[in-house]
Amino acid sequence: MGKYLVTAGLPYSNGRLHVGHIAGCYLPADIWVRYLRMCGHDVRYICGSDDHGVAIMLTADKEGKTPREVASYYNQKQQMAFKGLGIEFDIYGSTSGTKFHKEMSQHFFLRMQEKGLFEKRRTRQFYDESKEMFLPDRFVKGECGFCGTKDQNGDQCENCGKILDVDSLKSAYSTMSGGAATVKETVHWFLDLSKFRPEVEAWLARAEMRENTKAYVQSLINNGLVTRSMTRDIEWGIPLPIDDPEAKGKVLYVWFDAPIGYISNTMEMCEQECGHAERYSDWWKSKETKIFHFIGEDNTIFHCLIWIAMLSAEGSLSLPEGVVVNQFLNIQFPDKSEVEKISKSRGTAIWIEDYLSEGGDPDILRYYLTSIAPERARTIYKPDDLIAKNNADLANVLGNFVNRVLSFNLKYVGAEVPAYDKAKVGELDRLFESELLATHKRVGEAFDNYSSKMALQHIMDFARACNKYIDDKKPWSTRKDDMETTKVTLYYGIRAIHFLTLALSPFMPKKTQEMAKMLDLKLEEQKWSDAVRELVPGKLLGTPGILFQKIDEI
RNA sequence: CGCGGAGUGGAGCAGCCCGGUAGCUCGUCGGGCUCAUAACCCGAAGGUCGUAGGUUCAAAUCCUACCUCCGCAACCA
Repeated sequence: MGKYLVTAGLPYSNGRLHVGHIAGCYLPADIWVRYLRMCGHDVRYICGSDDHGVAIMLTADKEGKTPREVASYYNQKQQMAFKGLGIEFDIYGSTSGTKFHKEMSQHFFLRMQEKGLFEKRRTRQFYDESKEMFLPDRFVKGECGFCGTKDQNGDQCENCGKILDVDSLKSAYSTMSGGAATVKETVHWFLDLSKFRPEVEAWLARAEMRENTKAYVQSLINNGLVTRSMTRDIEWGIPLPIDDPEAKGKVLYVWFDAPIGYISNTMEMCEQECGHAERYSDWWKSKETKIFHFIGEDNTIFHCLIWIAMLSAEGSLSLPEGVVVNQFLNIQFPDKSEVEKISKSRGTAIWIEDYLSEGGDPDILRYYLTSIAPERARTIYKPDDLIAKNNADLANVLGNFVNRVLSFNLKYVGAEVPAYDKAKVGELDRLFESELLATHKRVGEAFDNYSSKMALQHIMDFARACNKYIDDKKPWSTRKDDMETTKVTLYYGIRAIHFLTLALSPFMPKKTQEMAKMLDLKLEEQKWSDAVRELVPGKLLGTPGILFQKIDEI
């Protein structure tokens, strides 16, 4: 048994959640966490909202609220969406509300300051004259000085992945006023990332991550690590904890404090669990604990470079064991041939709260998003495809198999696991059993490779084999003159349902509860290894029913 | 020399790292079955694996060049 701390990239509390957010990191992490728990590991799943930064200030300004109110509003909305989808965190705090966050963020800064890692220097910063404020990266656009791409934000060019600054962003303008962004002098605290090259490379060599991620990070390192400012000239954020007149009115860069949210949320969780926040060290300072971050592709540089540098600098905390990076999900609508941006007006199949409020089944969305998970390449979300997969995979293959076996069994054997004669077990049954065992192994291997998509694929392949097994054994025919063989078939069929119930439970926690009920099984007590165990003949079963209705629109 | 992703039967994908008879799901057509949600099972049609070279006994897979498409102009992950 191991200890795992799993985090999902903190969602920015400035909007609602859509399918892309879910497919990118929260769902894969949730599924993985559920799997780890079934394997008997001690796991905590940490998340919370990222509340700072100017975007929220702007929203607040527009809506006549305070930034805190805006952040809190979306924090609640997002929590509801997660909950509705069965994505269960052990803590969901926020960087503005979790009481330990300010302290921990300032601790990081001070520690690095003490070590002389920051270089305080005069710098020129974009400034919006009409708004009388410095413009942090999120609200300056211009041309990427490295690759020439226009209309890039000031923090990272999405095109070439490079970090942009005042000198590498050309023809800058303010997205707040639309006017030109002038350059004004200010003072900031800079971190030279190139100092951390040895630490980052050593970490990269042993970190668990997909091959393509590793290659990408290595290329970033090879292209040269830059020096960048870790402070900003705005009011909404964590104040600099140093006694310096020039630090007045400055806050930590949002990407400096956001990942620290993983730690402060852990502290909050520990306080809730046992009243001792300092027990966070069991997770962050223990050699026993493996820390995994699940993130979207755009967060790669922050988690695999800057965060690693910060942790190395702080010195007392563990570096992540792995970072699981997923790509983006694009959206395609039924009446359009081309891929579109997520559109507000098209609603229901895109926004989580709409999907749920209109009666959408969370597990169907979980199933579909996993089956098209953008693990190594971008994939496309299509509402029509969701319907097709529900009907073909869930209703026809899985639901029908469960129903046909259990109703047959109920009719000719009764509401119990059939007691069968081992001498009647034949070649087909043995092959079927070995397929079940092989699937269990393959699924575990897929999870070990952080691919819930492959894991699900293997399970569904087995579900198809289940229908074939029943067809090959023809219990409706054998029951007329060979009830003993029929019982063997039904036993193996029910054992397969038992396997499917357990194996699918990380993916579809609610639906598998229904399946467990049909088997009269307490799902929460089941371990991953129980998925392949033999059933007890004579054990009572529940009532069979329809698991998945077909749908024709969402 | 922007970065990254991708080009495989009608659609969506796997295979490529570690060359050796091209695989899966959906769709289409034909058949079977009747336990089951008009579900299930079997069979068939359909691909010179983007193009052109190269290496090799052998290339979807390795090498070279080229072509095309997608995202990066935001409610962003």
